[in-house]
This record gives sequence, structure tokens and C-alpha cells, in this order.
Amino acid sequence: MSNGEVAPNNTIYINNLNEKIKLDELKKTLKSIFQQFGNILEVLAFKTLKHKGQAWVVFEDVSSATNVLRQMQGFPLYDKPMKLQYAKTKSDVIAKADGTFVPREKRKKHDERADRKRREQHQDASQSMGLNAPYSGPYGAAVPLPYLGGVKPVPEAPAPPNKILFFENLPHETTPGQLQIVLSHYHGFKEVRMIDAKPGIAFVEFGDEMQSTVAMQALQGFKMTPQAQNQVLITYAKK
DNA sequence: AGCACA
Repeated sequence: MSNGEVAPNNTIYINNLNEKIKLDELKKTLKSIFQQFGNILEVLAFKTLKHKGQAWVVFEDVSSATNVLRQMQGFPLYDKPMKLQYAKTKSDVIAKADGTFVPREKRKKHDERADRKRREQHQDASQSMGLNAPYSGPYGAAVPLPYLGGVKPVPEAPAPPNKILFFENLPHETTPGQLQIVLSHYHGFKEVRMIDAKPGIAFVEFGDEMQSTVAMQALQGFKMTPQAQNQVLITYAKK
């Protein structure tokens, strides 16, 4: 019964996100990981203390959200397994498309007389939570992959943009040739290097950081084969 | 833990 289940919704509510990641990056990353499930209308995240570590991903179709929920539950992102639920309420973009959107200011028009005296007596408790940027790594620490039982590798320092990308979580049987086929579609692709002693990872070089960034965002979370379990994680290589 | 509409 009251186990926290929520009715299907276009929007996925995510929590247990790594709060150290800057919102811009977080939103981009979520988008690139989830876009494979369907068209995303919006990704929202806020920095207020009440909303840290949370995000909303709005899909055009409920079925996309449902697939995300089934397939990506617990997916480790920036070192933390994501917790996914349907959002409790309809997102504004959806309501606007519906024609059911009610602007927020007018929404409390229920008891027009009951609360008329309640003018904003907020304490203005200026929570100085403005610009704390704990660190500025763009893509966050590499995610330790198979996410088995709790033992984590050392937290890696976040790497700044780099024309070389670091791929993890590849199926171990992946060959450089297979990867090259995928990568050759991206502008500026130069070469892929794999290490026999370390299956599942690869270094991929592009002409510059712009090109590597485009490829990273396009390929983030992809699967080498349809039946592959693991979704590939891509970060900038450490310099 | 925490469900918004920057």
C-alpha cells in the first residue's frame, strides 16, 4: 500500500544525486544518459537546500519514463546510485501542452478570504547558499562501475575537459575496431586505445575538446550492443 | 531525506 508508489507520470523524479556536481553539468549528463529512452522536454534541478541532490526529467511520453524507471533504477552516476520515481505531479511543460496549466501565482485562489491577511511574513532567513562551488570538474568523478556490493574504488578527482575521453563499462569483449565504428561518426575522431590488461575501458582521442565533448554527450550511457547490460560511462581522461 | 517548474 503506502510504499511510496506514485502513479505513472511523464516526469521522473530523481534523488540521491551527487550534490557536489554543478547543476549545469548534472542536467546535461542526465539528459545524455536518458535521451536514449525517448524525447526529453526538460531537465530541471535546483540548488536550494530543499532540492539538492534531486532532479526532474520530463519525457514527451509516459512510456519513456516507465522504461527509464525499470532500466535505470540504481544506475551509478557520479559515484552514487540514482533513485528514480515518477514525479508526484504533472510538470508545467506537460500541463501547458495539455491545456491544463494554471499559473502558479493564481493557484492558491481557493480560500480567497481565509488567507487574505497572510501577507508575506517570511523571516527572510537569508540562507547564504549562493555560489558555493565545491569544485569545478566538469563531468564529476568517474563512476566505479559494476557497482557491486559496496566496495568502491578510491574517489577519483574530477577531470577537466580534455580532447581525450575515458570510456568505462564497456563489455569486456569489445574490440577497438568495434568501438572505432561507433566513434568514426563523430567529427574530429582520431584514435581509440585499449589496454589488453584492462578490459572494459578505452581512451578515445579527438582533435580538440569541443569535439570530444560533443561525442561524450551524444554517446553517454550508450550500449555497445542491444543486449549489453552495461551502459558505457564516458568522462574526460585525466591529463 | 528532501517533489519543482531559474
